[in-house]
Amino acid sequence: MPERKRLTLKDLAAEINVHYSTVSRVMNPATRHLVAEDVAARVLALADERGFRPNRIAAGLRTQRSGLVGVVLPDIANPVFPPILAGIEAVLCQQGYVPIVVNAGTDKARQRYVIDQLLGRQVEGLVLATAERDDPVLEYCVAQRIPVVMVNRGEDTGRASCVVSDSLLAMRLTVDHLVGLGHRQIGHIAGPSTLSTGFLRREGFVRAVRRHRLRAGQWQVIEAASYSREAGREACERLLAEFPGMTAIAAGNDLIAMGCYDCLRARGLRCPDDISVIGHNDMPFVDALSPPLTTVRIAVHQMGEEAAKLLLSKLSQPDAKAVTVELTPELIVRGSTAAPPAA
Amino acid sequence: MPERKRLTLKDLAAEINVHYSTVSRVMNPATRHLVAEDVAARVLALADERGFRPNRIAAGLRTQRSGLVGVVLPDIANPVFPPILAGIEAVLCQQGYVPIVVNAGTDKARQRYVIDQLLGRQVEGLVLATAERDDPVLEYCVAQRIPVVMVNRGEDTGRASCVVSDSLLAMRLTVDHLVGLGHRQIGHIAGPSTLSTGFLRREGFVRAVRRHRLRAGQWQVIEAASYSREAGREACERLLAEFPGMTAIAAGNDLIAMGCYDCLRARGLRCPDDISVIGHNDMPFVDALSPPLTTVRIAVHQMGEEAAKLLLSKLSQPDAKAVTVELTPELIVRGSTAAPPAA
DNA sequence: CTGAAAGCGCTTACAG
DNA sequence: CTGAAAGCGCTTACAG
Repeated sequence: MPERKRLTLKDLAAEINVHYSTVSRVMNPATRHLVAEDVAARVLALADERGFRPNRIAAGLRTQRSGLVGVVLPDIANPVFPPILAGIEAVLCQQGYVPIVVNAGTDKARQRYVIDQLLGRQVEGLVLATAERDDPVLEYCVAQRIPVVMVNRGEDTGRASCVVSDSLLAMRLTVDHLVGLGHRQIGHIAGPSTLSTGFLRREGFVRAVRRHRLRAGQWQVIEAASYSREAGREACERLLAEFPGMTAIAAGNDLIAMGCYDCLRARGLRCPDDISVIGHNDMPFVDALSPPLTTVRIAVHQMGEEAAKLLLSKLSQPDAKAVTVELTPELIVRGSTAAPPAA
Repeated sequence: MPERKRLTLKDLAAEINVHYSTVSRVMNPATRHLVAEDVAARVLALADERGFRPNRIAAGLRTQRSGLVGVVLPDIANPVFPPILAGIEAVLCQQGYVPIVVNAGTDKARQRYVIDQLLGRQVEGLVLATAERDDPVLEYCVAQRIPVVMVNRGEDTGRASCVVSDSLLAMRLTVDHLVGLGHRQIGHIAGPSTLSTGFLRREGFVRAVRRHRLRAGQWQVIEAASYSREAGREACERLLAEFPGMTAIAAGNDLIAMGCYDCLRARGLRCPDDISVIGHNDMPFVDALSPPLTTVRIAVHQMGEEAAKLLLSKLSQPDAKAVTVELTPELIVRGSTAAPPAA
């Protein structure tokens, strides 16, 4: 089984007695018009017959454009990211780019290491899903002058574009729904305040609750150690202890809401009969939980698409200033929220 | 804001008056010993200070090794794939490779197109999670002499290595569990028979049921149109109609099992009181369904790791013959299976 | 319209 | 131990 060498421009050119630069012009649609039609046709026919694929790495070296974009995720196994990734990939591919996806965890030093790898591979830009509110890694990217956009989580300083879901609105929808059902004792389990989502949802919760003129003893906020089911469960325990009159919980995300389910079940409390729970994200299959989770749906796929578009436009206009794209979330009412128990 | 040019070997070399080939030798750990220690130290210090990262694209062009591996997925949003991907990435990165992940859908023409893109980018090998039992795309890859390994789904012809979970064993565990609980009227909703998993799980089911000496009227198999919740629901309807005495369903995977939940609920049948349901895969959060799903856990992360290892060894020994790595699944008993209702 | 040449940033025989 | 040179497969001014 002879290891068949890959074809090159020269190979093709030799077969039909043209210079390889002519073949190059033909293979690139943008320069094809520079060569005579009949020659172009012959080249194309041969390329097709031989299954010739120009070496994009070589082209990239020459043109200084790799066509590669790095996507840095904290954890691909988190169900929010796959649809975001699909959105990113869809628009990138359309423009001839391809994403290199890396799981970089939450450790900033490791993230930076991973980004260095990516830069060594000449990625033209980066999509960061790992941003914290004040992120040294973003700082680093900016210093390197590598085009960056943040997705899902934003950053405070406006140093780079980002696309996020509107957290303030989301929490307004959440609290309106709960208050509308009659709740007057509402708890919020916030995500980590180092993350924009954790911070802003908390902020949104507080504003919404004040808007409804709830007073000090009528609402309470507690922070979960992370966006995870386990941390949600643990935070729910604390919240229950600190705020015994509570009839509804606005969870920082669906994972935290699942932790609330776990906690309530363990304590023999029924949802929504004793306590209503509302999540955030509408991740896959939360409609199949028991009870089906009321939550706020964020436009994950679109979020990925927008992030990719933002990056693409940053690549073509490096000096345009940073923008924030805020997507509108939607309340999805299911079975985990109901009127509070009659007092 | 001047667009700072990326540093090259020559830039560094010029600064400390050595030839750039010397810098090259120092930057590569494998050739570092060829240069004098003090020179190496100076180079390294400067590289570090300047944040120099050698251009891997240029190196790849020269060495004919891109360090890129293509991973072809039917759908990243399917929860089985993210952990597999994480496993692949973990071992690849360790060896200095990086995966390019593409969502190629299920259409074979599109898959082939996407693979052509990947080949144009000089990927050194491919991991295919899209394989069908007789797959023209695999055929194509083999003809192109590009190293390939299949993951999750295998292929019949043994033309390439694959890593899968042991479906026959899985179904034995499934049926043993159900029979052990007292079931004697067992249905199986198979996945598409064009996929190795669909085919083999069905085969495993039939063998297991015969092993227990169940006779013709005591078991039944039906095929779902796809591995999806909706197809599961639809197939469950049909199965219920064709096999009214049924007390347990072995679903082709967890999504199909969720479709069974939907169907049973719609018909007012209780699980597990009226009918037991058992899934396959143990995808995230099925323990939070109601009832918590009894299922067969497959070693997804490890599956990805093994696939990457197989590919890596194929890359270093292209002539070694194809192997199949079969991972051992594990029965996870939860709340969706119980003794059949007293007759 | 086509060819010849330079050069992208590396690696690696080959001299010395 | 170090330098000079060739070459990986392209693109693209520059001639003609």
